[in-house]
Amino acid sequence: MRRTDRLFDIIQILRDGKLHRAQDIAETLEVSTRTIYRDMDTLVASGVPVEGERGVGYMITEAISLPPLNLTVAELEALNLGMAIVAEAADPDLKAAALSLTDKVDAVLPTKTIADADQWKFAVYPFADAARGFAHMPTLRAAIRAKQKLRLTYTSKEARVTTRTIRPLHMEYWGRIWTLTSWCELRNDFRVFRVDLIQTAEALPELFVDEPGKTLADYVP
Amino acid sequence: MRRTDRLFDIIQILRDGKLHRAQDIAETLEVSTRTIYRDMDTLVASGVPVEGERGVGYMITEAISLPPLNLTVAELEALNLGMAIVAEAADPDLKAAALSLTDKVDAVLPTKTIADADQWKFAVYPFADAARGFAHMPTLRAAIRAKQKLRLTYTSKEARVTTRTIRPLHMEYWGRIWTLTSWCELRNDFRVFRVDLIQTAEALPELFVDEPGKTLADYVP
DNA sequence: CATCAACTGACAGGTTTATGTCAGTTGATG
DNA sequence: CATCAACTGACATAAACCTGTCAGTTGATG
Repeated sequence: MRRTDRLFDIIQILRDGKLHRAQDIAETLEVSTRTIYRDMDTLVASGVPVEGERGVGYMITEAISLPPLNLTVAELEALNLGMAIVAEAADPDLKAAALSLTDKVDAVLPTKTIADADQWKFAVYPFADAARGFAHMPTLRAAIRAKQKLRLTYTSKEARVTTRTIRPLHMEYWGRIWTLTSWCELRNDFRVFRVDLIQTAEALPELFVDEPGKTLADYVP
Repeated sequence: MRRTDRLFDIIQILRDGKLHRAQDIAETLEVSTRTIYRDMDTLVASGVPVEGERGVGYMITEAISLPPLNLTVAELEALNLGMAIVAEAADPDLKAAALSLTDKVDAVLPTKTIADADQWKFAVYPFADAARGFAHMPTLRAAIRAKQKLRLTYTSKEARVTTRTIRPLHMEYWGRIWTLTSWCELRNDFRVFRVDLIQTAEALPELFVDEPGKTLADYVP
């Protein structure tokens, strides 16, 4: 499992869109450069849009994101998720069909609920293993919408278990790994949690309002 | 890779809906019963609807399949695939949304092309690894629709490479593993190919017609 | 209560996979 | 042509995983 974690970490490092040398990444993650080169192979083979240039470094080349759609929020989520998966994982024909289908449904349903659909961004990378930790997702999604605080029990990669209260802000999908961006009241800072590492998630009666410095807009990865 | 193959084989064995003892499966696949029990754990953890009863045996408990939809064939395929994945892999809310979305889209688009959509059946089991062998799918799908013969180069699990001409009939999705059911002119019998093990697939100018005994309806797994 | 077959835990051996080291090559750039 | 950093192949070692064996337990059924 450690290797998968590291692949995930590499993507997090590359997310800033800047250049990164294999050596720097290697030092950060405490592995050899050879291992990073091997990992890059794996990422590329998994469809992660990363490119290396000799003498320069590595950089993410594109960040896929689908526009919001005119559906109920739940349907929109299902459609976004399903089409994002199809558009990434399947063959070119299906990819085109998935995109045209989103357009078509978008045009056909004349609702005005473009809504808070930008809680969802997709950057679908089809690696990593099966459906873990999906159990908490209804709770998490509901809490984001209701601006409800959450009490999380979380196991970090180093197997440390912590309990904390957070303000959930945003979820992202990284190819079968979901992350929950939030303001953590324990650390008094922004924290990104991997949904599959969340042990328990309990919605608290306590609501929160956006405070300057604690909104999603203030978050800089 | 051998373990994944065996898991896939177990599903194939259980597909007939009958009872199977761990011991029988173990003998068929030439492993110990202990290994079968471990495999069953893995399958259950992966979402395969199999149940064991003490003193009785193992049996598949349900076979998920989504109804055809009123869209263009390509869109229908994309929607089917996407919603099947969402309905299986994601949480209950999203599952319900995926189903209601298929209904809604079905109602909204008044086309008459229910068509040959029953080429698709879904039994989505989210195990196995990433997107391999999707490259041939446009060719395969097009050939099924056009009733066009295919020339396949295929590597069996035993690493034997064969080249053969087939009549493609039907595709199924087993959680990131696609299978192609076809009439094989080399063996003169029905054969099920794993799409990820297909090396090359070349559509031949030769068309075929349904002959008694060689149609999908005649195929008994 | 005997039987059947699913199920569990522990351990040992074997195989596969992951990693580091080293000694290169390649392609772009100044 | 020197430099930079991506890249490759080979090999040894270490870690992880898979499997079989064994000695049980459990739950349903006749």
